[in-house]
Amino acid sequence: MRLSAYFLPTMKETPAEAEIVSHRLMLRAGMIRQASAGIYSWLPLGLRVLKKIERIVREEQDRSGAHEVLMPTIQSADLWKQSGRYDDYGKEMLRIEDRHGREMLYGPTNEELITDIFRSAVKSYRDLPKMLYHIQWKFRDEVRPRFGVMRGREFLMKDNYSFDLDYEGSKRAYNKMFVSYLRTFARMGLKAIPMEADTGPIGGNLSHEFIILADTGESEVFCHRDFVDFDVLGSAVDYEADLEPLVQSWTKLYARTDDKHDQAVFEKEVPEDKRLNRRGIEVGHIFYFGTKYSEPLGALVATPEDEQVAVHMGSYGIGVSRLVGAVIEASHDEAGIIWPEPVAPFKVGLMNLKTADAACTQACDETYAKLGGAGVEVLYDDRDERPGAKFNGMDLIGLPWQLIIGPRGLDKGLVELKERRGGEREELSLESALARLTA
RNA sequence: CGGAGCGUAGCGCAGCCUGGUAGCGCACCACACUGGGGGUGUGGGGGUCGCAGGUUCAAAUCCUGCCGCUCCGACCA
Repeated sequence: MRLSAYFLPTMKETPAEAEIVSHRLMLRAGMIRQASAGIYSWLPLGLRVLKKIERIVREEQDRSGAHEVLMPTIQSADLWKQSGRYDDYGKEMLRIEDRHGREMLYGPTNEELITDIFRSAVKSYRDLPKMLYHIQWKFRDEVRPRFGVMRGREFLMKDNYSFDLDYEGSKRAYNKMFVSYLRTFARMGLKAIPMEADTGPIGGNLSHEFIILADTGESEVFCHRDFVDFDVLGSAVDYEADLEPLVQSWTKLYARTDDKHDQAVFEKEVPEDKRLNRRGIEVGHIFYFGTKYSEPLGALVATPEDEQVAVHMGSYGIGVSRLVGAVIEASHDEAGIIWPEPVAPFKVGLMNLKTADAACTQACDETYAKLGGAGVEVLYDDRDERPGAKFNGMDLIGLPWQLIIGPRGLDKGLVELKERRGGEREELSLESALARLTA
């Protein structure tokens, strides 16, 4: 992408509304614009990141055996009345009346709707298990939206729902999601720690939150220090195998959010030098809730004995738009964002130090074409600007690599390559730089 | 929803206390200089001072109401 043609409204100064670092950087890097409290427009650079995160989430969901659907943002109140949540949900649910006076709502979650879809189609245990997910905008009219996209009112969420004949089946689904989540977050360069969590208004009794440790996190968390060194990407996962041992290995050490925390147990199970008490960002939450919705909504299937039983369900959420903020909270420095490569909006920032120099510009243009031809995503600062006025937002927008080409270096056959993380510049030949970036 | 604060040009702010008809920096436009990382100089453009009432000869400034936004707390992907 040529910067001269792109829409990248960066800011030197931070808008007064932004308090935490990810919010400030997202605004300054031209990723988002606030539309109203807790509601954001995504600008090109931010949207690229959002899409990359979404794609990783989708790939890992598919890999685990889930099937993608897409349910609407607007739902009818009827199903919610059946489940009993129309009254329970309170003011957080945005209620709308259509022109015929029918009660509608902007979906804060989709248990009811997916259960309705399921019950209308599945009648037998033979069709189980099933996992259905979608990635859709949700609306929760938070009392107090804050922290930019980390706690918006409108947010993009992946929510998956599992359907099984019994608890054992549900536990297998739960384990799949558990493992899938570890891999999903790891692919984004995040260390997410699964912690025992409260089930909240969704209900149920088996629940983990996936927490990114960060000082600006919203909740207090307690866990065993060894979690910090756990590595998940090491081996591929066979989702058809028994995942229980793997899940056990991730749940045997103490890790709980503050509502589940028990100081006495913490001190008993974790040696003092291994106790970690930090703040964390919740990026995922998985629940088993049995027949909480299938019973009131009549999602019944026939067993092998031809009995009608309510299916056991679980739901599994990932805050996709929140993750954009979470990645930044976990990865930045004074100068700006440091994108992990898998979610970076571009891999390389290419900078022409002297656009007035024909040879330099030609070298830059050719480099841009070569990188593009090799499938490398490049943001190319090709603008004809004065020397000191050169866009210096490359550190701010945090692309993994910066390739800097100027006439002085070209005379010696050298260009500069800078890795954003670490920030050291290296002089090398253009060929070596290209080889490095296309490797 | 309890507590605190803020709305003045695209962004950051001053002016308000003590009313006299709006200013600074960045950004933007033009020209010149300049070319190894958020230039320099000169000249410009842009604002119903959140909205509505009120007080006054006169309101960004004082009073009342409303709207919007932020922060701290309780709630949540």
